[in-house]
Amino acid sequence: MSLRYALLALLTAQPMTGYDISKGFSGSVAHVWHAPDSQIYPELNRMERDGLLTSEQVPWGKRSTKKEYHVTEAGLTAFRAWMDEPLDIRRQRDPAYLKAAYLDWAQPEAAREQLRKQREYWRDHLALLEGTRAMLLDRSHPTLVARLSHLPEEQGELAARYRIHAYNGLIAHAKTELAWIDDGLALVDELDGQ
Amino acid sequence: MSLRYALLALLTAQPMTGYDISKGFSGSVAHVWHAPDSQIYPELNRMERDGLLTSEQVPWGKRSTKKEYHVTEAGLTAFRAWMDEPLDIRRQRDPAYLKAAYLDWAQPEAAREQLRKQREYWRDHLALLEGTRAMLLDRSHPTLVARLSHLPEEQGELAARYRIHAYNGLIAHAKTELAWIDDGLALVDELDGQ
DNA sequence: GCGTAACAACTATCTCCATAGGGAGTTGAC
DNA sequence: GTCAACTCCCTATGGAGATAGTTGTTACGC
Repeated sequence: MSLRYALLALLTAQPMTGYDISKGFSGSVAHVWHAPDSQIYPELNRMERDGLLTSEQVPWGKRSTKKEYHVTEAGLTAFRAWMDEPLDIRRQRDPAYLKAAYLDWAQPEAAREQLRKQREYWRDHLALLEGTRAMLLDRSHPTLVARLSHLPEEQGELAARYRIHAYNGLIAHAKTELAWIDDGLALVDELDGQ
Repeated sequence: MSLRYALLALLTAQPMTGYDISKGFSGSVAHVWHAPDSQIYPELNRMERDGLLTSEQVPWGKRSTKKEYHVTEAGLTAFRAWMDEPLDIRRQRDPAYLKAAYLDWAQPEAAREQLRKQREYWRDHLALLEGTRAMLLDRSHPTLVARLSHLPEEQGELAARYRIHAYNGLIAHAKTELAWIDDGLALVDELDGQ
């Protein structure tokens, strides 16, 4: 059900089409909640059906239109209600930790290869997160800009500070992960060496 | 598909019943891969059907029996193959981060309450993880003991070291999470104060 | 004018996972 | 000797999510 609220969160910044969302997703909320377009389009329809969104046909090119989704009052209410609801905490379920715990079953070279791949992924991801945080810090992040434009100064400041806080967490997480992966590589070398 | 390999991982230590697994799950692998019994039983059946496990009826009480699952050669091969396979990296999808990013939409008191709940959860979880790591470090962890009993010295040492490494990662993760939650609490106080 | 990349909006299918039960045997305390 | 708590093994249902398609339009460089 969180996808619904991730979409509401995004659409409170500005009206968007499904395509905008599924692309823009890679730029901001996606760092916090990723979803493929095959989930996004049906969910947008359901949300419209449930009255959380309205859609408007806006012209696209000469002959076409596209569907732009707007959050309704009911949508805002639902989002606020969800934000005030207690959070259901999810239990750990990460294949990377499962594999790490049983690395003695892998070929050392395969283990190293996997750890290197993970390190690469987290390095790239960290760079992306730090780039996004930089844009939030100097208030140049596009979604944030859109949001600030229709919010009073003080409200906008709140939004910016919390977005930055979330990215601080994501960045800390990525760094912890990277340090742990490096430890893993060192451990494989140590245990394979002798 | 990872559940299957989590089960294989556990059963390589010693034969177990479905019930043992679903209980023992809370003690060890569960920290890395949690699953309810409604997933475990059908999966065990499927794994037996696929030849990765065999089951043996062992007496339980005077008149009953229970089903004890053993890993087959094919099961070991499948597990090793999975360990050597490249890891598919999962994208972030954590409602806690989603909420944190939009905390300006919540009532400050509701926000504090949620953060306190999360802090409590992670504190408890951290204590559990540290307890388990301590048992791994002094080689008293029951599943590890069972495994060491049928493994040569050097092999057992490998297994212990990698288990400990996994827990180091989980503990580092929990600590990072806790520090971030404390930052969040401080931020709510700061932004609500004025 | 033509090809290609991007834009737009889906649908279909399959696995995974969570929640919520059911039902029967065993152990141990009182 | 009976009641509760625990052990054991499931099933049913529904929602979430991943993967892999389809169909058409528009913008733009050449």
